[in-house]
Amino acid sequence: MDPRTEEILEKIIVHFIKNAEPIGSRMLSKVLKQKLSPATIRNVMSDLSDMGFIEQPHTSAGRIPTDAGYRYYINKLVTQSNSSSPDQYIDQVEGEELTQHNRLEDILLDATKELSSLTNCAGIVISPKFSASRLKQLQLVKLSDKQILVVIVTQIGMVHNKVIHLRTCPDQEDLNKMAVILLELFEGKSIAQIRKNLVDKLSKTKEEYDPFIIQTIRLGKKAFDIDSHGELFISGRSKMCSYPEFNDQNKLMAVYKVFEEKTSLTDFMIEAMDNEGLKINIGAENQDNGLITCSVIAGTYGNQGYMLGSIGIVGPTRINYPNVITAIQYSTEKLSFSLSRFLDNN
Amino acid sequence: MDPRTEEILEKIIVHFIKNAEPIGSRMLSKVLKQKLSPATIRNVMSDLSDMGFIEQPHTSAGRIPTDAGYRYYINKLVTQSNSSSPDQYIDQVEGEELTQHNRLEDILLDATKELSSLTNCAGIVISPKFSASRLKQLQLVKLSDKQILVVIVTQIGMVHNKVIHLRTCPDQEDLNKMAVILLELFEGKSIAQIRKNLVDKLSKTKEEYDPFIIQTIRLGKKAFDIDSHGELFISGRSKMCSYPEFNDQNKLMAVYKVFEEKTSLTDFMIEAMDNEGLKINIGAENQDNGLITCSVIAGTYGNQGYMLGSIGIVGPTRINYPNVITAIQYSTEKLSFSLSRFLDNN
DNA sequence: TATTAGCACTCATAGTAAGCGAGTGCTAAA
DNA sequence: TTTAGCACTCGCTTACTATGAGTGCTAATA
Repeated sequence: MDPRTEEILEKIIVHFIKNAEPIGSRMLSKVLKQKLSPATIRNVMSDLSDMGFIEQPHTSAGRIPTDAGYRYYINKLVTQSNSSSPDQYIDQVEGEELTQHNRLEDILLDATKELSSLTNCAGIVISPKFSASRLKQLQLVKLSDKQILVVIVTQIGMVHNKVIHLRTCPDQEDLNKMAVILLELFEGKSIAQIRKNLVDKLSKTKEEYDPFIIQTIRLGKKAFDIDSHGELFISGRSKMCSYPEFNDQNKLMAVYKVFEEKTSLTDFMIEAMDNEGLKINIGAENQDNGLITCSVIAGTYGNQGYMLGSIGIVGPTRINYPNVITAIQYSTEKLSFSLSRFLDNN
Repeated sequence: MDPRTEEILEKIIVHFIKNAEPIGSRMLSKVLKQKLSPATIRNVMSDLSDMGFIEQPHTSAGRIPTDAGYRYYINKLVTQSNSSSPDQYIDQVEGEELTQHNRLEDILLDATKELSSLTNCAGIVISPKFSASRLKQLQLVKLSDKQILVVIVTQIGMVHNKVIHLRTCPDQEDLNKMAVILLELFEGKSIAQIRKNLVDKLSKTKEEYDPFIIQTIRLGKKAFDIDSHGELFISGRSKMCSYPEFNDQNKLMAVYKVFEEKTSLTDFMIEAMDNEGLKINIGAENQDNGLITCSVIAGTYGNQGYMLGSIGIVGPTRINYPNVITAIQYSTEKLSFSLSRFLDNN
């Protein structure tokens, strides 16, 4: 695209992001570096309209960017500012004082809260995928004649606990033995591997094992049956109310329903982990109709080279993309750092 | 108050709850059992206005109830329908099929979701107060040179886990011994008692104990240092968007901020546990200014006679109180029942 | 004494009309 | 290729005018 056309598109977008209002050719001619008459700009704008990058809310109004317009703008933005790698924040992050947490969730929540207030959007984060994490500790605690509490700890310090129900429950001593057996078998393996392994073992000829082992495997199968994907946390939901584009209750409701359902955002956050950079969905690019007026952006965090999850924001399509992108890059870096502190391996 | 006046107040409230619109004397005269002319009704309405139970949005509009009006209406409602004790739902609840959960949180969340959809309000629940619950099991797991994972299980099946940080961490064997010591000392005591006890022990002349015990007590003090009140869960936040009274973004934002902060709702839910019946706050009766347009109602749930927490709703002041009250009574009963199933003691 | 009819008054809401002005597209000139 | 000029569109504001629901007050009525 013509650089002049590009500049005009950019100015339209920047103006709309700042003021939430359409801009016309006259106003634009004042803002542009190159002096051009409104008429010339009108011709360019007409082209941009044809290309689908801008549109008019109504005949006598100026132009506003479309989703495609934002997309073009962001693609250019991201490729040209590729120089600003996320690493640039490492020094900054390491200089900060971190509040000490004693739960993984608290770290994630704090990160989204900070991100939310930096961007004035809702902050979202997905916790590390439990089933990809490696077993470190297992505890079985008898609660009653029929119930056992299972506590699973993984090497990155995630803890999962749940109650499983049995017809009859072994006594605590046997449970301890079982836990030792399962740990010896599976320590260091991922929960997903363990689950698969247990199913295999069960389907094998049962004569191979003695009854106690079989019972142990049965129990293990129940204990390690955990839904696989990470948990989604959302902060700063109220921020969505502050945007004029959501002055319609129905639009707000649509977004809040998405927050409630969580599934589509969870899907997005998982997809965001497919590659290192940021994942950006603008307006109708989102699968979920409830997000048709929103942009969703996320980057990945990790520990010692392992990608663990993703953190990002939900805002209106009209957000200050450069700022938000910077904020998210900073957040991924900071969260990774906090995590490495928490996991005590830096 | 005059029964006729009372009827008129009731009709005004019922009409406003249903239609969200003021009602005038002419309309009222058609609705009332006793045939009265609009003029007579106007006199009564004037009295009600003087008493502060109803008001006019503007001169040429009908009347709508004030917070005080709702309060009067509800007080009458609650005392007269006292016959409908919450027990009435036991049979109904016991007949229902319950989905089996394996985490306390899931049960609480499910209960609020159901309550939310029954009432078209946001559902809130506070989990049992951890510190009031009695110690059943304690596990100490070494995570690294400086970190220990603490898992505390209480008799009602609540689980709390957290990571504590030490300068140097004893090895796993010693940790096991410590856990045994702490358990022997404190099994069956409430977490709050234990915390107090540990502090006492530490302040005593240190010569009384051998170094290992002292170390154990120090560790215990960190392990049992848990914030005391229950956790607040909220479901169905999006429901708030559906009411015409929240057609203003600022009003919605105020409510969503309250949901985010959680503190004032937590306080309310704790207060709701002061007595058996429902606690109802209408509009300005709420401490938090963000809830000035809302009513908050909650009842208590428990297990085997012990009150454990409270469950309720947040909605606009204009809600169908009889229905909501019924729904909450049903929910408290059902949640208590689900819980007794979960704790396996019914 | 309680109720009612009658009446003047208030005021939000809806509708209409006019003017403004920001913005456009098109044409023709530079 | 750019620009000036011009006719045209159309949302927004303002002003004005009913309309009508609802009130409070007064005097008549049961």
